[in-house]
Amino acid sequence: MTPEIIDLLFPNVLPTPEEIEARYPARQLPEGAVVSRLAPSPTGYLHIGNFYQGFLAERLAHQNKGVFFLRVEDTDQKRRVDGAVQVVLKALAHYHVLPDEGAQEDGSDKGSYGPYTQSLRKDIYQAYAKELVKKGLAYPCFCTSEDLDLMRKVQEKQGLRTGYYGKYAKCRDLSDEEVLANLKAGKPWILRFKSNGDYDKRLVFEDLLKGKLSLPENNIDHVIIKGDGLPTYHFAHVVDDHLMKTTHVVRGEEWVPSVPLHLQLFALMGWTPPKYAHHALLQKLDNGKRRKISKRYDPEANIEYFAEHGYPQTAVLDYLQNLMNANFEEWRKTNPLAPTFDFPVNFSKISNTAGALFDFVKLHSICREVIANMTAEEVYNNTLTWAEKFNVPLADLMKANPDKVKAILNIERGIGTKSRKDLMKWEDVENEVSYFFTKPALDSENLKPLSMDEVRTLASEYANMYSVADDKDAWFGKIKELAVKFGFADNMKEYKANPDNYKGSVADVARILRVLMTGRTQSPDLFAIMQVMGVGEVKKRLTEI
RNA sequence: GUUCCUAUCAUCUAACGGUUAGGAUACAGCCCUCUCAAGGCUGGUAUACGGGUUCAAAUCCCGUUAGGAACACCA
Repeated sequence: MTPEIIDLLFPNVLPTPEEIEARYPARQLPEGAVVSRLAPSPTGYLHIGNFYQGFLAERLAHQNKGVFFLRVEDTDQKRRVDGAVQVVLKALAHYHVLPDEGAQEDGSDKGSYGPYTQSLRKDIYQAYAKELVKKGLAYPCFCTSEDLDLMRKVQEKQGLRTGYYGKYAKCRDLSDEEVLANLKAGKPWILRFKSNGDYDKRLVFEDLLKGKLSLPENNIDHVIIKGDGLPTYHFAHVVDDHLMKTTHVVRGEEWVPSVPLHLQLFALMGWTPPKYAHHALLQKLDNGKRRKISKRYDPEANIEYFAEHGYPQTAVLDYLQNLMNANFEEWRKTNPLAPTFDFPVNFSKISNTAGALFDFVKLHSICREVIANMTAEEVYNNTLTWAEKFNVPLADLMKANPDKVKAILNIERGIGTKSRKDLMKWEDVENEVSYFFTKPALDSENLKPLSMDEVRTLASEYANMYSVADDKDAWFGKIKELAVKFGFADNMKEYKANPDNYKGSVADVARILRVLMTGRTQSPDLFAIMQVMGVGEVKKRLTEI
């Protein structure tokens, strides 16, 4: 290409590659340090798959004396959404998956390998693109999208591979005169690189997760600079990860087919490529078929879903670790209370499968376990933090009655396996707590076999007997006494032996009392509930029916 | 259509040629018990199919089938 053409192509003053390289010196890190990144597109929310990938990348960096950074891939200006970076940062902060470098909430950068937002790096990509043109390794393409559609149709009709290659790469061999004429005529153009790949040859490379992979070489002249002057993903990836000194690119396996292109671009630029780790995709079962978790159909595709519903952070992280690492569960068993971050992530233990189904049932089971391992105080604090954002009435109630709520949360709370496991998420706390504060409505169906009048008599009788000073045995003794008085058997065996002699058993009496106290037929330990409720409230509920 | 990846209980997976194919979740039953939850005990369910190689195959090879992914001036 003549200097005239190059000036028309790149009219702006650009730094030289040498100048750019000088701004990105080698990182001073220990031997074996891992530099990895999360590179989301700012489209308004963080997909759980992106988070999953970022979490893995973060763990590898931080467990290997390295650096984890956040790069905003906003080269598609059409999809860009304001405030999206804040959304990503908020989600990462919520789980303590914290970048050492990268874009910040206020739009500034942290770290010296920036800018970390691709739209701000336009000159850098342009500078390298210009260099490629100078070397004859890239060329402007004037094909319109109609031209390309037509080309694709022709190829499909003939059963050929689609793409801009071989004789279909029409602009590849334009003469300087033709290029000049097109530019002077003001024809829009994009930049393609000249592929030297041979589709009939194999490219073999080692993926850290998938092992040895063999794919055809790339022979398509892919676009590297788009019509708006910004780079495509492929070119930006190569330039940025070279300059930012990324050692490990962790990403979803949907990128595997692009690896030949990426390695080719690294070679073209004369750079050492990073190591690649392509992980399996999170999937969802839909009418018996598996598919990617999608924003459109699955609310949980948005990582924010879990914060909104009050899933404990540890449970979400544990679940994702469990999906990624075959040996995580075993580790968790021996380290039940350790932070998830203490788990040593190991490439060789990361499952290489077709992709795991996202399983709420399993997540919920982990949630129960996590909350069961907390003290009432911790449950209280976590719930309050959640409620202040997502359930203000509950937060107000908690703040007005902190000791009582903690006492409620402490009912049947032991350590680990001894605890109740009703709670899966902070959202559930309201249901556990509400009936202590509002007198429940009664359903006569739940009070049978007694009539409302009989219930009143029984309740007022019990109100006279009840004493907070009773221990559990004394408490239950009184209920037995009451049962006998009203024609119920005082033990289950006796009742089962002679059901016709009784109205029911002591269990029925306990049920009726439970319903009077809580409005429900199922609840935690009734003795403890009454203790927490207090004599005044207990008697009130027994007498005001 | 082309290319790539994957194939073990319902789900997540373990078993780097030799195991009664293991665990977790889920499910069922029993025990415990004032209900439920929890806990304890017990149980059922899997190597997609067909060929090889080998004394020996879930494991290695080939084929079939199935699922997933990629084939943009989106990432």
